[in-house]
Amino acid sequence: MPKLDESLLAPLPPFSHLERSQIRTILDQASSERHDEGVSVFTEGDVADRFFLLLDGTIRVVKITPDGDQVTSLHIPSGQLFGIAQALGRTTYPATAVSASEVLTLSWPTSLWQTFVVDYPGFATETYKTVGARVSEMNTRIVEMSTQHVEQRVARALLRLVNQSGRNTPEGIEISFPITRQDVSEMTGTTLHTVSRLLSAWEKDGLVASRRKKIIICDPHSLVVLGGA
Amino acid sequence: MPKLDESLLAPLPPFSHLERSQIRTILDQASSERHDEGVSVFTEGDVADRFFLLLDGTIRVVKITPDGDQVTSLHIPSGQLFGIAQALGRTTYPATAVSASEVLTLSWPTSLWQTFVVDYPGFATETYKTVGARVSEMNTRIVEMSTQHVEQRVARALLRLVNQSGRNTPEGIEISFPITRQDVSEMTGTTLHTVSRLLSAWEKDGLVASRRKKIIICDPHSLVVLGGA
DNA sequence: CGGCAGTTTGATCCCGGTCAAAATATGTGG
DNA sequence: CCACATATTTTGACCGGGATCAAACTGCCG
Repeated sequence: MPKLDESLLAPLPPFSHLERSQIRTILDQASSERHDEGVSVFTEGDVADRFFLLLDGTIRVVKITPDGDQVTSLHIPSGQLFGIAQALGRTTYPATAVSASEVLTLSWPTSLWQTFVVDYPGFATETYKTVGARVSEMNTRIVEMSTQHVEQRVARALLRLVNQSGRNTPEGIEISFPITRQDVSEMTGTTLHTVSRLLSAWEKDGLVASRRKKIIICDPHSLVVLGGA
Repeated sequence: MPKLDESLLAPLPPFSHLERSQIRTILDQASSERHDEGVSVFTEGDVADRFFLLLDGTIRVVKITPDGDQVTSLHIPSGQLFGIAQALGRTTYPATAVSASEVLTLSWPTSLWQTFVVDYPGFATETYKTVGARVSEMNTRIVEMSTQHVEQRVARALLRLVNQSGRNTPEGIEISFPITRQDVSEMTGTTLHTVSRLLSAWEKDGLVASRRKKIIICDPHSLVVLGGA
């Protein structure tokens, strides 16, 4: 395993209040792992024996229903903690974490969680903020699914992805990880067919541009309007 | 304000590990309040200056969209903490808490939160379990809304309510607080009309019995079947 | 007993799911 | 580098669940 540099963690909120030496200790206790796209980092129901930090890439948090339908709860951008079952008072992971792109993770055994919370100022606060933000996001999803039409939900979902992990290109802002129509449909509770139709229509109007597994937002403002009304 | 008895708090999870004297201290710092049905205990966006314990009754957690639609996120049964913005790293309440029935609450100023977490063993753990349970419930909602039909969602919503706060009657298990078709529709992302039609059909088949603002589940098993497929 | 809050029921319409099939990328092994 | 297998996307045709519109009905409270 390569020796990790302290500058990796120093700017990230959960660790930003810490001394160099503390960060060194934390890094020395971490395991680093690389995963290909589309791999499960952990699976719903598994005993939560480790917690994770996403160094690079994007994680998709999914749930699978008894009859095989897949639903995406949220996306986690790099720099955030995930698999933090401890912060929810759980001993098993509540959902499955799948790599949406090639990812780089750090992880620590659950047994260190208490140590982190007690010894490292700001760690607890920041993790609860993370939890709070995700609760907000889930709440938003529920409200949207209860009150909005598919077109609005898809528009908003794309905007959220682009805000969270967008990358500038000459054509517009592109979602920085591979994403299929099917993926979008699992985020919005619709079908890949409907997503395809919407994207085609939007592409015709110049709002988006898309290739296989790639979506670029050319006119965010118009999408906001679509999502807002 | 009436002097509160220690036996009120002693059996509740957040306080169950505590000494008599600690509970006394906690009670002496609490404000007790009674609210009529349909009153906002706090409102989304308000500065979270207090956190609450529901001693009696049921709280409905709602969000209101810019265009006035109301969505119910969850119901909180008596004995649970609510308005615990601190546990989510927030300084404002993320949603509005409305009394679904006459309610009795205790509350403490936010400034005591840290004290509770640090001084009272088990308090932190139990509150994070509460948060975890609510996250689970929200996740379930999202999955249901993404994959199930209205009939199934309504069936499950009723079963959830009955499990959480059901009361036995000769006719069956009744939801222990006043609830309208409109309320059910706001929990399931549908309209009061559709809920009414479903309840009428179920009543004809003897699955439920309902009066104005009252729903009784006569045949839970059949409802489970409806909700399951 | 008048009036409102809640419920029921009918008629109609349309969004978006389902079914079906073709078109277009991407990858793989020979 | 080509041919074939596979994954992703597109598009069309159809249909049905559930929303919407509209109106009547039923406690219930003052």
